Amino acid sequence: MFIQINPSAPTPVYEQIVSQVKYAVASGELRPGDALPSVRQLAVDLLVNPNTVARAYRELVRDGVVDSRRGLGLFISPRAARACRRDRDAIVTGRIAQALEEAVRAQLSREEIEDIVRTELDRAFKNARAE
Amino acid sequence: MFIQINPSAPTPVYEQIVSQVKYAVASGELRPGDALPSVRQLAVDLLVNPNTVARAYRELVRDGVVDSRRGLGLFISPRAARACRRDRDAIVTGRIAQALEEAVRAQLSREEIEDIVRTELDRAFKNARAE
Amino acid sequence: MFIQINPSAPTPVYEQIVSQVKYAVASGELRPGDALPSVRQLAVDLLVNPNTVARAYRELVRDGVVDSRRGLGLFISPRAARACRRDRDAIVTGRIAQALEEAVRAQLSREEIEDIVRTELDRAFKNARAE
Amino acid sequence: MFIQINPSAPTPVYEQIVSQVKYAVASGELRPGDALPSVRQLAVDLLVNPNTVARAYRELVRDGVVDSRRGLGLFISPRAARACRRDRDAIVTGRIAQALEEAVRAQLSREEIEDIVRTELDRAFKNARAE
DNA sequence: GTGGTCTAGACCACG
DNA sequence: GTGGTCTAGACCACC
Repeated sequence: MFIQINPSAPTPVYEQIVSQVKYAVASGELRPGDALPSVRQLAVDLLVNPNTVARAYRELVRDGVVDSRRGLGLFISPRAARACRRDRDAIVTGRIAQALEEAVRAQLSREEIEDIVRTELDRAFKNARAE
Repeated sequence: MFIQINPSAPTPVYEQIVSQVKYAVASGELRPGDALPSVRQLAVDLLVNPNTVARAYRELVRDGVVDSRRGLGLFISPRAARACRRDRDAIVTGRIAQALEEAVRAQLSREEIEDIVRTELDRAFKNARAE
Repeated sequence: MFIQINPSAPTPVYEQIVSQVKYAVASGELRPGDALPSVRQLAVDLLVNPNTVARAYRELVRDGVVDSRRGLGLFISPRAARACRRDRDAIVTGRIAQALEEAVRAQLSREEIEDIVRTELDRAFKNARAE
Repeated sequence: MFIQINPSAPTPVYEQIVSQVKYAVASGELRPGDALPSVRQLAVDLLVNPNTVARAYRELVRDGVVDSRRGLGLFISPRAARACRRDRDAIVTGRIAQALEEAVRAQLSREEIEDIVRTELDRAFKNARAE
């Protein structure tokens, strides 16, 4: 399954679902026409209340990532891929930019910041591989 | 004034105050023995609810960054500088790490992430100088 | 074929079928005694679930628009034409009335609403001719 | 109060709230900076569950009509007025266009449709005045 | 079976 | 006091 939830993370569960679906579309793991798992099924898989999943799905529909076909389920929209790549890049770039701005405001030197980035990027890739 | 508040940012106002005071101490802009502005004064300056400033000050006392002298106000603690540098590095590193982890999870390649970091770090330093 | 389905429209598919059959009867495109396509055939033609067609046909029987002759299929009822004209006018009038009421509630002026109606009615007739 | 709910209407309650707030902003009845009634208060006034109000307010935030200030409440956004007028016109025009298209597809003549519009527009204005 | 809406009520963070 | 998230469970329409 392409979604993993951390219920104790600061970002809300429904938002984790939304962005992970978008990431999966952006990376091609989900393709236009693919069905999303049903609300009830995903709720069981993630040990989460169905309403929480439904809320995430609602947002995906509203963002045009997903189309709902009555009585059938939700499907990746044909026009989703481009939008998701844009969204993904915007989200990721935004978070990185914010973190770096804070570092600069905190008066860290360019070298210190670059060191931190190097270290943490290595760690992030190592963790990702380890999973 | 060494503090700038963004009331519509995602991080709560009181936390923005706390970390910016710590940053100022860490960088030497505030030195042991310096007085903090009064709760009311700072609230006026930042256009913020006094309760919010009070909460931030409470946290600073709790963290040992600041000592209260009854009837006089709050003063940067002599032992604050080292702890603030530690806190600052931890906060900054944490945010950067989190942003990078998300980028990795979103399946961006190392090169793409490094590009974003380069661009955004340049921008951050340019903005800082411009202020 | 006299029916066109829009699966992503807000009005349910089975209802689109029902009202379009009624419209065809009201306008004389379908005449008493004419046969309806079989459930399976229409389902294939419209790319729709057979259950949906079956439900639409059930409603048409219930409304007396269509008579079933065992083993032969469904046929436009002799007494259907008048009732269908009534139904058609009621449906159409109802939708128009609802749309206009909303416009009035939204505080648009009589002139603004009349402008919209003129423009959209022209467009609707132009599109209809173009098909 | 500028909001009236019809719990038995086909359009969901939360959506009625959303569009009525937008209409109020578009017509100038609500102005940038004005506070919305609190979630709990409006829920009491409309005899509706607070979650339903919260959902409507969430959508308004998402649409940029309203800004949330933590701990204080929701306020009409400065940039809302223009967007709301656009939204209102789009919603109203869309519904009218849809109704007219259906009338044309049902083979009603231009005169018949214009008659219906005249009658129903009169009725709508009379009802509105009567309230 | 599917999604969508609504209610009820708990808990949290913020000001 | 404010909004925001989440759970639990009911009911509906559609396919």
